[in-house]
Amino acid sequence: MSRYVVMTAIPYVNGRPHVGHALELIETDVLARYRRQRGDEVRAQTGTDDNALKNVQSAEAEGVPVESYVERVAQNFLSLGQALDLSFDDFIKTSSDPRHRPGVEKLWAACAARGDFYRKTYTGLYCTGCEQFYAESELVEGRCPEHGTVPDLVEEDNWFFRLSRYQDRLAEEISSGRLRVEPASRRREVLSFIESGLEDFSVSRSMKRARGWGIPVPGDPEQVIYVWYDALANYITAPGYGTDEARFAHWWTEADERVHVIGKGIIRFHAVYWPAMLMSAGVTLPSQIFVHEYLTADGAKISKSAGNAKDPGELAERFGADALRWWTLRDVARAGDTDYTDERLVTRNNEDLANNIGNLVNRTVSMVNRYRDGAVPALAADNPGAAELRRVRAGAEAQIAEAMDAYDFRRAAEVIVRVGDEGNRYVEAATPWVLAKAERKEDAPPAALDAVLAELVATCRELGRLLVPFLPGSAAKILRQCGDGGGRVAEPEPVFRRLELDPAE
RNA sequence: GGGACGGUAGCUCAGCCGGUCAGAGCAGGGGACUCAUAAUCCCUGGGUCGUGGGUUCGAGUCCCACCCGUCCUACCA
Repeated sequence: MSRYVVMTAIPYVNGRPHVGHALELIETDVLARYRRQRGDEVRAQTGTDDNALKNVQSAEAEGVPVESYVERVAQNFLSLGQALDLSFDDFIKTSSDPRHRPGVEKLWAACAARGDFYRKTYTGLYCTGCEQFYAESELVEGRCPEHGTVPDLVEEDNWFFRLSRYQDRLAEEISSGRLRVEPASRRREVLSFIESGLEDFSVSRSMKRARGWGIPVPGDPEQVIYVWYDALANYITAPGYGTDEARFAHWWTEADERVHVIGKGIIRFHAVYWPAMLMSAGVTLPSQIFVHEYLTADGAKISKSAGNAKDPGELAERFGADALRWWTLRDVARAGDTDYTDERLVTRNNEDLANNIGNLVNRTVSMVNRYRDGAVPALAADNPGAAELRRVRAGAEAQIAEAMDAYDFRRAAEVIVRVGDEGNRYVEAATPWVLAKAERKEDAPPAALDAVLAELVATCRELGRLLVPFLPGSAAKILRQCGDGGGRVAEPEPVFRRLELDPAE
């Protein structure tokens, strides 16, 4: 058994969540549930990044205090926990969680003690939306490539972090695999960025420009800690850095794996700045960073203005949490962005869940009820007709383990569908209804049908077990209906409903 | 400008270190069955594996160039 910690990035809460957020939450949740099922000691964490300047502006625009604005919008993210059937152990809000500020201050003090901070005047083009400086050349027609807004020309005296000191050590950590960046193409991308030369970066903003929102720099009330420095710290402040050292040791320093799940847009912060900050402060580094791609929706980049920012809460309500979970796991490619459409979700749900797995469970449970009054026969020691089914069933767990280790959720999900396929094929080949008729009309012995039914129940139970991390709600239903390993099945009831799109769409 | 990753059947995609690698699923066509959520099973694919070269006995699978897409990175007029 090992100790496993997995974390999402914390989204800044301005605006509503979209399917892209759901993707990251679901992937992380599946990793956590998977490890728990295997018996590991697991801690899964998410939260919200509240201290961005953007929140101040939005709050001002609405004429409400920042605190209450942030509390309100954060609810949209918090509520996804239930809507998507997530199993996070912790949710940290950087503005109001009492654990956060002391930890950030401690981290700051540790970097300062190392001599990694210095003051410098900086002039640059700053995009408030990104909370990031851009070089002239990075802009698209003078506008932020992410937000399409004109960045502000900013000149101020800030604290800088000596990132340049850590260039070699960072390259070593990543190329050696001690800090594993996945997929490999992302690791190469990070390494080439590091090798191109790292420059110190600014880790504070003037109190004035931050409108007083954020965490003041210890010993310098004129400056506020840069929101990225602040936000990244959540990964250690939540487990107790700066507030509960015993807990922190347990859930960070002494954990066997510390895994970040992030989107491709913030690799630099997580694979370069963050490990460097930790090295500076003398804190253990994360062990893995899994980078996912982005989702588009209806063929376009997700944005509020395009009107395609699908609300995952609404999707889950409309199609079911497990249908949405299944889509993000089964249909999202590892390389390249994937387009979300309702149609794709519905197709996946109907093909894999309703028609394949759901129907197999349904026909199995129905037959056990019809032919054996719900009593599950004993599994035959020898069943030549089920050789292939047994082979596929027995191999699934290892194949899934391999896929999960590579963060290949799609392949893992496919393995489960293959088990369902083989189960359905077995039903056709074994024709239990013919065996039942033979018992009735020809007084045939029950052993043949017993063996088939037992094989099918075993398959459905295995499907339920394999699905636990992916579709927790539905997996529980399958297991319950199949008798939970006991001697009887329940009444048949469709586990997955067939979905339809409104004709209007 | 440099680099990464994609470009494989109508659609979504598998194809590791070169030799059943020309595939799966969906869609389409035909058939079977009835236990089941009009579900399932079987049969059915005349695709220049982005383009052009090269290496090799043999290349989606390696090399070079180019085109298209996406993404990193870069203060050259």
